[in-house]
Amino acid sequence: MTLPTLDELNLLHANICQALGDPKRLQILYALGAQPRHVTALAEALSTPQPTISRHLRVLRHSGLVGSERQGPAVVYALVDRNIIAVMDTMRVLLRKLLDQQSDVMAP
Amino acid sequence: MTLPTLDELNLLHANICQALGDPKRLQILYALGAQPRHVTALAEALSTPQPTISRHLRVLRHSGLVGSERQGPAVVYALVDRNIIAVMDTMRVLLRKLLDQQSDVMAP
DNA sequence: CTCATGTATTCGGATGTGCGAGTACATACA
DNA sequence: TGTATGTACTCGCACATCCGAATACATGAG
Repeated sequence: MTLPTLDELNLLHANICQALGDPKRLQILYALGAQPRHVTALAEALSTPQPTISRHLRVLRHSGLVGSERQGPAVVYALVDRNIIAVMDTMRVLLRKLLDQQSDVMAP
Repeated sequence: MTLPTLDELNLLHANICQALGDPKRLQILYALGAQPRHVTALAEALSTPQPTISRHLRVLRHSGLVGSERQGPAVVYALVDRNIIAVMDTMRVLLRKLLDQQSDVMAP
C-alpha cells in the first residue's frame, strides 16, 4: 500500500466528514462513545428500526470510524478511536459560537 | 430566537459535517484559511469553473462556516471562525491513525 | 435438523447533490 | 448610459442517499 496522495487524503477526509453528516449517525457515534453495543441495543436506544441502524453502521464501518466484533449471535460495535468524540465535541463548541454570532446579528 | 433543542443541535451539527463532506469544499476552506479570497481567485487557485466554486461557497455560507463581504465589484469570502481549520487538521491526524491501523491489519 | 434470535441485504420510491453550459444580475468606471 | 468585470442563478442530467417494508443470511440452542 503506497502512501496516499494529497488528493486521496482529501477524499478520505471528505468521506469521514460525510459519514458524520447525518443526525442519526452522530447519535450512533455518541451512543457508542458511551459504551459499545450490539445492533439491536442501538436500535432500541435510538428508537429506530434495526435495518436503518444496520445501514448507518455500514457507512460508519466503511469510513473506518467504528469496528465490529461478533459475540455469539450478536455483533458488537465500538469506536475504533475515541478521539472522534473529542472532534465532534469541538465542532459542537464551534457550532455554538457560530449560532451566537448569528443571533448577535439578528438581535438589535 | 429560542435555544435549539438537542435534536436541532444534532441537525445543525450534521449540516456542518455535510458541508465538510466534499473534497472541493475542504480545499476551499483550506484556501480561505490561508487568506480570504474572492470567487474568481478561488476558481483559479483550485483550477475549477467559477460557477462550481460559487455553488460550493453557497453551501459553506449556509452552514455558517464562511462569510462574504463585497469589495468593489468582487465578493471576498473568509472563514467566520478559524477554529474550523484546527478541527479539520485534527480530523486529518485521526485519519492518518486510522489508515495506519488498517495497514497494520493488512501487513503480515 | 429445526427453531429462535440477531444481523445484513434487497427493493422501490422520494429526495438530494454535483456538474457543465449557458445566462442573468450586480458593480464600477468611462 | 454603455461596457467590462465579477458573481450568482437556472436548466437538464447523472448519480448518490435516505427510508420503510420485506426478506435473506448467520449463529447458537434444543
